Amino acid sequence: MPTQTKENYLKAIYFLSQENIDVSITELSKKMNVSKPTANNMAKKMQENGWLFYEKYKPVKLTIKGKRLGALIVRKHRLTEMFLSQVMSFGWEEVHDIAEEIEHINSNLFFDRMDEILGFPTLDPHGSPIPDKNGKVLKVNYLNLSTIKPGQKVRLCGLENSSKDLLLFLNKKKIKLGSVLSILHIEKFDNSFEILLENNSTILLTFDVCLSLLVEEL
Amino acid sequence: MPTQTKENYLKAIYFLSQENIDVSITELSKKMNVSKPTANNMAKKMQENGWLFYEKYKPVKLTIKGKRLGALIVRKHRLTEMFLSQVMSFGWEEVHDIAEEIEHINSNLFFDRMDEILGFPTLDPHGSPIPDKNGKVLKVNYLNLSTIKPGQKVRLCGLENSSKDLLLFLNKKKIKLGSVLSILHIEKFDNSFEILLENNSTILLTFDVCLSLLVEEL
DNA sequence: ATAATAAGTTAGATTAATCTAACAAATATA
DNA sequence: TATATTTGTTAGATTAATCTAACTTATTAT
Repeated sequence: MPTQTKENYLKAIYFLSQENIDVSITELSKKMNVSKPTANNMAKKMQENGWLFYEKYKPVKLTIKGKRLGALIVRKHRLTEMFLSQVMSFGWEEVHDIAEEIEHINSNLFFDRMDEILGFPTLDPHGSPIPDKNGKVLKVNYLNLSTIKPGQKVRLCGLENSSKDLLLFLNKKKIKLGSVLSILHIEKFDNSFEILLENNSTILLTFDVCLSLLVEEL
Repeated sequence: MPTQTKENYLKAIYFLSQENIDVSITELSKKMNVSKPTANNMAKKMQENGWLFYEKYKPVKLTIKGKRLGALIVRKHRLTEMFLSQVMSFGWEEVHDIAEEIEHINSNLFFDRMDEILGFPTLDPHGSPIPDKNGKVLKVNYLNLSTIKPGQKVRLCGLENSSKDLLLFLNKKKIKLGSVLSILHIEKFDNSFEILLENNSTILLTFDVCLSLLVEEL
């Protein structure tokens, strides 16, 4: 059983190595907000635990066991977010911080019951996939809004990053998962997108925002 | 903000000093399953935190601040038990262990929402009072079943101890909070109680079990 | 290719929470 | 009351997680 701290390192490495890319000690230390020696020591310890491969001066990499553990923590996190959102009526911008704590609760009973109450969901409130009980993750194949051509209609299916600022911005614009967006025009000068919403209002999204929105074409 | 460990010490002292009695270091070390030096050190640290009074060779005692903190942890624990029971359909024998972990979650939002969803309950699934947001506890004035005379009808309102074994025993006998019990007879020899239940079945409760049941007379 | 910069490591210290061994104080008992 | 027992304390060590300072190895850029 990993300590809470090590669970957070596992999760960090899991995200940083999103699909098999190795992770440098510096990257890890930045992600965890610790000094490089701390990240280094921890990497050695986690190797002893059998959760990652570590060699001096080389990037680290999760073992199968480590990857599975990481995925199971993400599972608990996202199930919790879903529960907070669906059962406890929290907004999608509120769920992350609370889930960040609850993900460390050690009770299969508890998370299994959540899962059951939610009807075994596969996506969290931000459209990210919930790993299954074995740590397997459904591959979702969304497009980045920034790559879509004018004239195209799309549905918002996920977010590239779920920062609170982005979520609050989307709330303000009344955009949520499932919203249909029609691209009217892309401004040459700054790459901003002019978008028609379902309520027939027109809004402007900066390229940066578009980079954060994952969609499917309609 | 107390660490999780210190929260557990606060809770332990809070329970041990149930209504103003001082607590010895030995008692504390036993309750916390730690050595006496550990309990001793911790007591000193907690004094520095302003949570308890500590003097060499004297029993310890919670300060106002410490008592309030302890009560607020109990509040989170019991709210959680109620939520697990009412919203997540856990049995009263399952809720304690999970609540023991969730009580350390640091989010007023989370517990306030629980409270709201539950309709601001004042009792937990075992009939114990839930301290309010200021740490004030409703005094409940139940009688111990062991003190009730034959011929009396009573309603089960609380438990003196909520051990899993007791709760499972009561489940088996189909006794729950609110159950009406009629005392038919008390056996002189072993002080066991012959009890008539609402479903007209008659059961025998040992004196030990009766000591654990809190009732009101009807 | 060498110097400058970045990345990674070692060494040594700190804090929180724990332990055991040894000793001191308080309490109980003969 | 004197002694035995229990209770509490000190001292010193350990483990996990962190730090800074100093150093080494790798990488990048001129």
